[in-house]
Amino acid sequence: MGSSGSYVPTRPVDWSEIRAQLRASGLRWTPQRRTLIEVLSRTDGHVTGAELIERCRSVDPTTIPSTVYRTLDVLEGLGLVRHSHGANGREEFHVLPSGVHGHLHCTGCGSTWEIPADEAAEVVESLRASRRFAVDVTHLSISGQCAGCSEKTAH
Amino acid sequence: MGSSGSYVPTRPVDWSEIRAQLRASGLRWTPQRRTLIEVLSRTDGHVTGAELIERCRSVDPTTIPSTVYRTLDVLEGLGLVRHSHGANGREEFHVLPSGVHGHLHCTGCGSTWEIPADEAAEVVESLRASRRFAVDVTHLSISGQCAGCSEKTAH
DNA sequence: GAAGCAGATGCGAGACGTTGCAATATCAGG
DNA sequence: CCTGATATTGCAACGTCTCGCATCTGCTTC
Repeated sequence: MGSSGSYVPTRPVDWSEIRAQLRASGLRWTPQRRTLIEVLSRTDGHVTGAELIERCRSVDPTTIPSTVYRTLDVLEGLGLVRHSHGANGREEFHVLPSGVHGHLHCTGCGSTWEIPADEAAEVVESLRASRRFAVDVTHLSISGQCAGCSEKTAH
Repeated sequence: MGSSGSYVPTRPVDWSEIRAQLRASGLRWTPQRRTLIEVLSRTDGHVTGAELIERCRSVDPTTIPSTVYRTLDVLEGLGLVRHSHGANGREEFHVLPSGVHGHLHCTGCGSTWEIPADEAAEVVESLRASRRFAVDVTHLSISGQCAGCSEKTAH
């Protein structure tokens, strides 16, 4: 697994821009943050905190969990990642959200799908109308059964 | 805040019936389960696992966490309780659901509201139509800002 | 390039949950 | 009422995540 040395960043991330974003908020560019951002840049979809820590450790074995979680918080403040809680309550991070979206978790097969903002619009509108409640779609996490699983259950 | 509002002093719970339900599944009636059920019968609204443990301990100081969680699982299987995950990912249990409902969490003030099934119907229908996804309303937990908090934020 | 300020890190402790395993107690049967 | 089968418990270790605090270091200034 751990072939250290060369890997191909699949996503073009402008390091210096992130660094600039940090500075603009009076925040600092540290080796630990660089490590996490490098890991994130190679990550797609959803990752748990534990996975992120493990990946960081394979880049820098001295990685400390609390630092990762704190950096993740900072990065979330900059909009680089987003987190929500899976069906089991564990944190799930989502990298560089290309669009605002929520998640759907199937309790049957464990799969996860993204719900784009426009599809969630009905939900948002519904609650805004009835409760004047502003739904945070990025944290939206709905559990249930997907088409395949609910068919099996029905029988 | 306090939206978890209503506290029902006593709810008519038929102990012997629960015992019978357990036995019908080959499960056993133990002092520990009796303690937890007694606590639950005095509880209304949402409770965290930790709170439940604390309350059990005030009835029986020898209460062990893992036993409580395991019993809660069993009870959930019987439909006596239901759990979901709050905005922070912590478990929240609700007792003898008088009606199927989900939850709304305000990230601003921390309040929680219940969303009755009929109000959640739109959401459920929307996802059933677009994805053939069967939403589990009892696990539905939506975060965002309540009317009061979003007004403050708007400024 | 040295100094100082404030943000970050490292580390330990702690809260919440989960799991494996050996010992125990509930319940059915004789 | 005694006995056996097995559901449960107690315990301890572990995993995920948060927090406080002393120390350190990135960044700005002079």
